[in-house]
Amino acid sequence: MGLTKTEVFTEQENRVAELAKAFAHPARVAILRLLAEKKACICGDLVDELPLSQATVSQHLKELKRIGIIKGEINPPRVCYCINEAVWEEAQQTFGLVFQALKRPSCC
Amino acid sequence: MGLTKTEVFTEQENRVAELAKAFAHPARVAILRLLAEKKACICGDLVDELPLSQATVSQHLKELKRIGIIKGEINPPRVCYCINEAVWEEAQQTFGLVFQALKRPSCC
DNA sequence: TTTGATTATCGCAATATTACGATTTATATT
DNA sequence: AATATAAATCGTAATATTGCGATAATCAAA
Repeated sequence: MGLTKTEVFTEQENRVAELAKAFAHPARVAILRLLAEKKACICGDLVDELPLSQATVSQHLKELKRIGIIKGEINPPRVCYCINEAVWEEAQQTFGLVFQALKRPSCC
Repeated sequence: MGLTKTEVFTEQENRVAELAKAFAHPARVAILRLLAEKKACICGDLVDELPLSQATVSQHLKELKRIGIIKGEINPPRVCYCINEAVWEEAQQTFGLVFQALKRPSCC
């Protein structure tokens, strides 16, 4: 079906999945790292750094913005993108909790 | 196209993306949490806990196994699944490094 | 050897994602 | 007003993902 049944899962499960999606494509990992390391900020600079077309980069940026982990400041004709620190921290904390949940040793 | 151009990204970027994929669906988040908390281990128990069909759960388990974050011990007719601690730690460390990369403050 | 229990796989359908060329939008500059 | 620049969006194509019923596979037990 290709349609995730989000309504049958908890809000937390859905949010973890959404935050994970931000990192679930190598292009988005690259974009987030460039922004986190401040090697690029203007959208055009990102396009130069990435082996993808302008349209494709813009689409990944849109998805990251939808998730909330980045924000963009319009400064026409340019747009300056950067990490949304609050959501970055939310993700960091969320994954921290997920990983902490492991009770050792595993049974098999 | 729907075809990720993995060959143009670094191995690290691709691995981060793959590990993130393990958590990029609420059902897989739920499965991983159940296994991490040891609330379930036998596949059938997971099916009972999740609002999805046996076939769908089996498919998610297969994907998690492909990524390596879980392993299964066959004990016919049952299969006992559990977290692969080494990969769990790899993921924990990988995401830790990703999140550490943020240089503050953001420029916009 | 048949039955039962458990899990994997197949086949299918529907939606989602990825990618890019072409176009549009929005603004500054001339 | 016309032009140039940068980014978003549109349209399209192809592949991926999600989900499930049905079936197959696997082994224990009767």
